[in-house]
Amino acid sequence: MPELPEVETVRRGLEPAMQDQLIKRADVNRPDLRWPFPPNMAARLTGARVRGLRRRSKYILVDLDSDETLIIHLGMSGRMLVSGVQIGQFYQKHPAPEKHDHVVLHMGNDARVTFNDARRFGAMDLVPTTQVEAHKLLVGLGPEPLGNSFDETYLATAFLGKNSPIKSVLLDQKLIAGLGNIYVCEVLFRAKISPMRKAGNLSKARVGKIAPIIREVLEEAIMAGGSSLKDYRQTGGELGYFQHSFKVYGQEGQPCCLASCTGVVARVTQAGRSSFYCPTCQT
DNA sequence: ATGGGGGCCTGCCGGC
DNA sequence: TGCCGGCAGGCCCCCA
Repeated sequence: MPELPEVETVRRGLEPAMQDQLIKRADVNRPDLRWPFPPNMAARLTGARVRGLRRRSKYILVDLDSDETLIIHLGMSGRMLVSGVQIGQFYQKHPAPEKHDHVVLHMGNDARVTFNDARRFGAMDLVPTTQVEAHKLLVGLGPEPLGNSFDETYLATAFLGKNSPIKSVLLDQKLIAGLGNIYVCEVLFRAKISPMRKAGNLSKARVGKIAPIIREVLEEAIMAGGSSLKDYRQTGGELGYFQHSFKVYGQEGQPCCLASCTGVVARVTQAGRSSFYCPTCQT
């Protein structure tokens, strides 16, 4: 599911329920998601207070006053639902338990945080806070596209000598952390670059356009609360609405949205994933 | 070393 | 109505 904007939206939604709050109880309803949960996860969470919520790439990091950090990944279908806490003028009552509610955190403010994940591609782990960056899942990640160490120069270097399609390169979390299939398609449309173009063959001028477009798309999507397709919800159950801004993703057969272009959005498969693009204006 | 494909799961949708 | 194939926002791991 969730790419960087969706994960950031979830992180922000968790703050009113979790920031500075005690975890009164943790219900862990199965032994694993994609991998086994860490030993005694429920007991190690119980009684800990949340120092803060961070995000790294598509991971949510919950720092606890036990000096451990809960690492959460939503996989494809993971949702985190917050209930029982006043957020502005909204109040979401505790819902009835649902299928695939795998972990439920009961907070000191009587908020409840429910992790629901039908496909179980999600993951949770609990490690010393000082070890988070060294965690196997995080250690190889590239720079944050919205952070200071990501810019045109970085991308130009990363693309150097790359013989693979730019679509695959932008999806490579070791080079840039947080982009997924949807946002790569949208970025390449705005940059007017074909997803099949070899990254190393792009002119300097074309590469230079990409980094600002990546930031622009991600920032717009975060402002919109992410994109909701099948599974993704914000923490209050609301839909994000950036999906209404998709220019190519899921638009196969539709005319290109540019008034100056007569193309039709196509779909091709690259590395097992769908790429949507306009063959006329993306070259 | 790097890139591609398989696999992990469940749910949903379209076609027959 | 029911069954089946195909597809899905991610990412690890194995193989060439």
